[in-house]
Amino acid sequence: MKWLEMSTENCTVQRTLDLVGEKWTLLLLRDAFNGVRRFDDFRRHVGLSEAVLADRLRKLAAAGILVTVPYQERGSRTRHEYRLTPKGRDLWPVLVALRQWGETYVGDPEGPVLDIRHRDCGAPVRVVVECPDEHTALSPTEVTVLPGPAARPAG
Amino acid sequence: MKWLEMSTENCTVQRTLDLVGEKWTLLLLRDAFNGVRRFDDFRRHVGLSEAVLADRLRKLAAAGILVTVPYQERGSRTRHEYRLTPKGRDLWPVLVALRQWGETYVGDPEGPVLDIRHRDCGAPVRVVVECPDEHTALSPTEVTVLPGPAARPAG
DNA sequence: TCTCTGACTTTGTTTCTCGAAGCTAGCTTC
DNA sequence: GAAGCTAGCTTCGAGAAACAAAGTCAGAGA
Repeated sequence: MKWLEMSTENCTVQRTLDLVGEKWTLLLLRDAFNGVRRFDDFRRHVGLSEAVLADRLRKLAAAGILVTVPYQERGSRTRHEYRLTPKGRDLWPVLVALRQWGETYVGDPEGPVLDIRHRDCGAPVRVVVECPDEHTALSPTEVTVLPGPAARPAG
Repeated sequence: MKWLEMSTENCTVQRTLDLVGEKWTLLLLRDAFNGVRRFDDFRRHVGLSEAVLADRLRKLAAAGILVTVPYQERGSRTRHEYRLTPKGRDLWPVLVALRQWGETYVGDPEGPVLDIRHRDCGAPVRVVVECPDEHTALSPTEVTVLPGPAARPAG
């Protein structure tokens, strides 16, 4: 079965983009990874409308990517903030991959906006596709791509 | 300078999403990585409208992610197909990262739709964020994130 | 009581996407 | 040489999504 004959209904790229592929969603996650948690901080820093922000946060919480956690500041009533769940944190490689491509092709000539380094050794981190046995970075030409057990013909 | 005080104007995640973050674009690239090259094959397999497909292919070509290459089939006039450039191929980790998250959280219980393995050893490939010195997979808690040389205060 | 604030919700307008229909250039068939 | 076929778009009208701005709401402080 060739790719063009396969159904994309259960494609995991597609299903992932159904959850995080809408406009603004990945930018909200970028901010969440940088410690942003509150409605108004997201709104001001990411720069989207409040209606869309409320919708995206609701969807991300419904998907289990964010959780709402109550908090109370002195002199304010109880509110809730949005935090990444482990499921949400697992999207980190997606964001680092987007950032890495951007640094290469559309980056500021002065260098990166955020400097991400390994805490232990101080070297800048990178995203690679690797073989778990040999730990070498692979390119698309070094892999075989075949239909897997869930491959189904297009309807 | 804290993240919330930094401008996102030259954020490379944002700039990358400006090029590939529209609806359908990453799905078109998924198909391109699987060998799809022609207008009608994209349309039928990805399942988007022709007007949007024409728009997305134009934008991807303008961004240098795809190139149009003329070809001629027996009994047809010259047409052109869309192929990934090296710049486009460098988006591979983004797609593999999306796929990997999807396999973990929204995958088909039967297994992957596409089985991607290292050609040399046959092991399934994975995406990791790593330190280039030590080649160990890192989590968000194992890195430091600081403003880089291009960090600018929000306007 | 009266105002302030964070977190939304509502409203009216603009932009995007959809499906369907139309267009175009070269090739084949009659 | 007229007529039909096909891949690759473009155009069009309708519905969906996003925008900015205004409105709501609940508790805190003055």
